[in-house]
Amino acid sequence: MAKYNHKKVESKWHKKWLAEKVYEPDLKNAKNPFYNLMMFPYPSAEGLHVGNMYAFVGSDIHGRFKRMQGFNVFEPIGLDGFGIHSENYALKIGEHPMDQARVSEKNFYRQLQMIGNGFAWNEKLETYDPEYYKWTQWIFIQLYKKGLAYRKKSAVNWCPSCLTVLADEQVISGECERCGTKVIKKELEQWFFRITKYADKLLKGLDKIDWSEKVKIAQKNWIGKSEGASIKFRLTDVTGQKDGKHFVEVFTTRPDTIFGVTFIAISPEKAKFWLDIGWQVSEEVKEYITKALSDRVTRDQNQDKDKSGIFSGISAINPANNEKVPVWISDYVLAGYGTGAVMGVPAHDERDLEFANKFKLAISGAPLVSIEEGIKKSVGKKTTQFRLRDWLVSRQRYWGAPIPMIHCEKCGWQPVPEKDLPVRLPYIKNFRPTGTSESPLAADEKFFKVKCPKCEGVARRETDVSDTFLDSAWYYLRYASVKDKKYAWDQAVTKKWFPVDMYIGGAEHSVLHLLYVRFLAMVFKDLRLTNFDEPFKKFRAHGLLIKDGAKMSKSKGNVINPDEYIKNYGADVLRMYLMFLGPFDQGGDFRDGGIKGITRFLDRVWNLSQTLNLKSQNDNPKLQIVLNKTIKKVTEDLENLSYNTSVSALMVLLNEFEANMESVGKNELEVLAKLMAPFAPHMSEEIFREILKNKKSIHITPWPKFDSKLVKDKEVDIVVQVNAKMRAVIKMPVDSLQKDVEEAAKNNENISKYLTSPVKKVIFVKDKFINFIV
RNA sequence: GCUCGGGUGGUGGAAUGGUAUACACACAGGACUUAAAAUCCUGCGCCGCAAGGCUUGCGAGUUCGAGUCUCGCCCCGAGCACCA
Repeated sequence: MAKYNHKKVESKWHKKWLAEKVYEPDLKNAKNPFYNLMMFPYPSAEGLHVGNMYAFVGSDIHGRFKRMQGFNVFEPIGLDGFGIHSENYALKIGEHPMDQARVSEKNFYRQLQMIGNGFAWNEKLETYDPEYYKWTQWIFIQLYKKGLAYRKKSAVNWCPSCLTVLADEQVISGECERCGTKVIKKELEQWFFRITKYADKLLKGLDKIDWSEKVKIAQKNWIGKSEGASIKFRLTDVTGQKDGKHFVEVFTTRPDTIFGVTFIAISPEKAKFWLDIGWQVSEEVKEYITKALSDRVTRDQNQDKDKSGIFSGISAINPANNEKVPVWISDYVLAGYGTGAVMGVPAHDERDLEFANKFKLAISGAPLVSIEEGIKKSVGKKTTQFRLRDWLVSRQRYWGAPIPMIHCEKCGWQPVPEKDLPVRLPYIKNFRPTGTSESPLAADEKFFKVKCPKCEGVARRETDVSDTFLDSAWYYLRYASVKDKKYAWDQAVTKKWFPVDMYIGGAEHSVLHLLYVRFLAMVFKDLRLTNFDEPFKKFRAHGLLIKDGAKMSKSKGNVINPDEYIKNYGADVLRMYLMFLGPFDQGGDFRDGGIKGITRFLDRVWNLSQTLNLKSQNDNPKLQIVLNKTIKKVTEDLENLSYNTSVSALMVLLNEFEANMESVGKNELEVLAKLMAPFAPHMSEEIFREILKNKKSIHITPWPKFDSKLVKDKEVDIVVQVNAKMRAVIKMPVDSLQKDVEEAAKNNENISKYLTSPVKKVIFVKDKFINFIV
């Protein structure tokens, strides 16, 4: 009996699959396209993380299943290699990011090859390839032309370790998404994308896409739509003249509480703005404003929720009842949300209550009115506010796509002419972040010294690079047109393949990548560059993989290196084990001991293929039923990504085969091989082609069909209860009538002894269950 | 604080309101072996000699019947966090 040599078998099929183009769909002419996409990796660290492997295998299994169901599956792969993540790693090991990219690329592609996924290798892409980022820059220009990319000075997130600004989405609980350092605020002029323009659309679109519910909820909360009213309060004094001509406008979701207003609170930023236009206040108030503003910059945003504040010295008039209320300046009022001012209603808002208690402001007992009346009485205006802020896209780092803009003293900001793209990232020796709020590219005169595209005068090229999340916000479009020199994506191909049919990735990208991608897709549609506004029809988040009950981390030294496991056990074992750990959407606990179960299973499958008599005919009706049931179960489970239960169904099938070896023949082996092909593509192929002597790859042969007449047993176990307590299990022919089951049950001695008093009621469920109430 | 997931044997985990603990790991006993590993067979929720009883974080409820539905708690994980 030939022993199974996973190394030989796996590398043999890798070569053949490539040569036979098993996983290369005809992108132009495919009849039945299915775009199966997985989030591409950051190729930065020591190699591919087993967590990536887990996600990729889970995605690949779905793709292989769809391919066998007759779809032309497109399953591309690439590297999200630009960005802080890769650059930080290069810095850490003392290599130049541009050199390191080539090393990481080779290693990653080797590992991705080893795992045996059905990737369309001809379409691979890397975001740091000038042929790719040329189009990233082109996209930036399209947004700029439509007024969706703009510069603005504001208090932005700054990571003191990565030495760059960050988008709001990249600050996780007050810390830098990449390095975990506490983020501070800095007042800087930066490039933004106007994602807020699409806030409502981003929210509404969620209703029509089939995505993991938790991701939709996270996006909904992040967008944070609030409906309410803006109400103007007349001020008694702002500029020193007691003219009453000035107003403060507040936003509230509770106009019904208008009569309970006991104070107005404005943000320090708004107060500063008033100062700048001539507001006269005491020195004490000025000091408070200065301090509050500087605290905003340095304060740890995660702690210290203690509210501070000061009475400004002026009052405002409640338009609903003409009552005078004091105007306070407080740090609990955010500058970037609503109008930067709130009406204080301590009776109905916890924060207002806390503030009122601290500063002894009186709580009003005024009654509520209806929302409509509140708005009417206060002459307010119905408005909607979003929590979402514009996407800050510029970064003061080296390893990214240069922002394709040029600044001319005379003509202002000018986009780089499209014919001049790409703006190549130069190879500069000193690529370290500077910390001066400027990119290291600002030290490269050859790079930034350019002519103005408009007046040809002396101008300066933008030296910031764009956020990595811009690279990854459109990569799925490029995959299908990766060879196109003329356009970012080919119209005909795009029409055929998009939107993506199935996207699989991590839920940690809920309000990062997954939000940005949707935004840009909507922009592309509006620019008539595509014909769809939601990029992914279906998205499923996979769970987190842990090791022996703990999170994997380098510091704990419990990070799994997939290479070792592939070497020792083979890719098929690793794939199948990863899927068997637990529900794919919930993750699982990787324990070395558990691998044995899968190793044994695949060994037994191999032994079966070596020892059975291929000429055997299956004349065993029970085995036929098990076989058909398994086909049904695995088919349904693969559709739902319930991988752990399909593996267990395959195990049950193997157990049955082994117990009925005389009935297991060519057909049975072929069905087993096909059902396990998505999980263990190498061994399945070996069995299908070398033992069963098929010419074509198993991965492009039709998925087994089940006979719906054969998924039901001929005889079923019926649970018999007396007063809802189980007393017996009886075997009955399938579809037995109530009267027959009743009779059989009553004749059962376990039952008859409980039926001493007359039966009051019988509850019967066909083929399952009968309950006598006495 | 708010919003999502979860809580089932020694462990990972199965269960359209209808036999809770499938499948696997670990463990124990046996076979094979000079021996070990591998492999194969048997057992394996708890109490009990048994008959039987108990068991899905805790407490109520709906139902003939609840791991599953409803309400109130407790614990764990993830996300958001002064968004007015």
